[in-house]
Amino acid sequence: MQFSAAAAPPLKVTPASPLFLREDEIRRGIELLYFGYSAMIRGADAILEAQGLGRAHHRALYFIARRPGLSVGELLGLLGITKQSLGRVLTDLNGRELVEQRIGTNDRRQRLLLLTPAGAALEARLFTELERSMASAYNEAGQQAVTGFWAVLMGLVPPADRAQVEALQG
Amino acid sequence: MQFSAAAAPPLKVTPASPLFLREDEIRRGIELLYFGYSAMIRGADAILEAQGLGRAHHRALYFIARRPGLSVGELLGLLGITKQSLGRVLTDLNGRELVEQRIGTNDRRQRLLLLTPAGAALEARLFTELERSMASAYNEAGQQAVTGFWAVLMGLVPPADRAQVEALQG
DNA sequence: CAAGATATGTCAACATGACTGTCCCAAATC
DNA sequence: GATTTGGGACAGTCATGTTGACATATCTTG
Repeated sequence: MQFSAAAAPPLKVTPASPLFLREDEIRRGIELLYFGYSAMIRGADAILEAQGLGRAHHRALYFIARRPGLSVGELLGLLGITKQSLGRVLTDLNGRELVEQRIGTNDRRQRLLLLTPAGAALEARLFTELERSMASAYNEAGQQAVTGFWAVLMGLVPPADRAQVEALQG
Repeated sequence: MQFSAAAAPPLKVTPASPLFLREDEIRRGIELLYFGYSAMIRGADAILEAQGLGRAHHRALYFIARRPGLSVGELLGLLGITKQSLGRVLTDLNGRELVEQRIGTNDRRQRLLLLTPAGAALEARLFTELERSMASAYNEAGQQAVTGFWAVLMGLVPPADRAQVEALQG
């Protein structure tokens, strides 16, 4: 997990032009975002397939691991899909005993989502795959690049949604 | 299209820790990549839906616009899908006269893909949506952040695939 | 307490975009 | 001439999203 301590020199890319934003620079961002995103999630796919699960299951596991005890409604908000779509995924995950639901303490209508030990183990394996890819990219690009990476991505998120993303941290 | 000239101060995000890569920093990257990517493509979806097209059609139009005259095989390599999946999309786009195919000059087995004027117009509208989102994020984050954004994303791409991504540029 | 709003679950039907496997043709290459 | 390569086509399947309607339990409010 070391980062840029005794690491390789930062990955060189052509720097962004200081004054003007040409179409090519926009297209470069679009393309790198597409290929980078695809590359990051690719590693987890083999694990998922072996379990008979898909990416939708992974996303649910991921956010439940990130915010244990979150409600179904909160998860719906994060995923941005419909209740029906999520329902299928949660039914699967419950049936495989990867996720369990507890009745909310403040509001008994809520179902709070938690990983079972088996669910936590699977999520950890999946996370390790993403981490391998992301840590390598951070390391290669250097610390300052990571800060810029975060800033541009946060800039892509509509301001109204940023609080939700920030709320996942710490 | 101005960029950081008389722009707002760079978007502040908590900087990456200099020495260690904690799990939270990896998760932050994963999450921002997920939400940022989702946010960027969301804008184009409404246009696509009005045309009865999907994201698969958009990706094909995008790369044909980017590299006019590329072959079916090259497009397959960029998209990373199967011939059958792409075939349906190209059949659609041909039928709507958004894309046309010409027989390769060097190799007459190849079908070189080009946008028709209508296809170019649609791709331009879709690109404008992505551009609006990306330009705003670049502007908000600042030039140096953009360079870091590119570097981390390129670091995510497996080295063997990087040449292909670079080849799209200029 | 009654009425309404909210959180969740469920059923049916459907669209999209991936997949696999198989087969075929034309053109290039050995 | 035989093999490989680029592309197209058919049939079937799966994963993941959608809409709309409806049910139930619980919370909130007049």
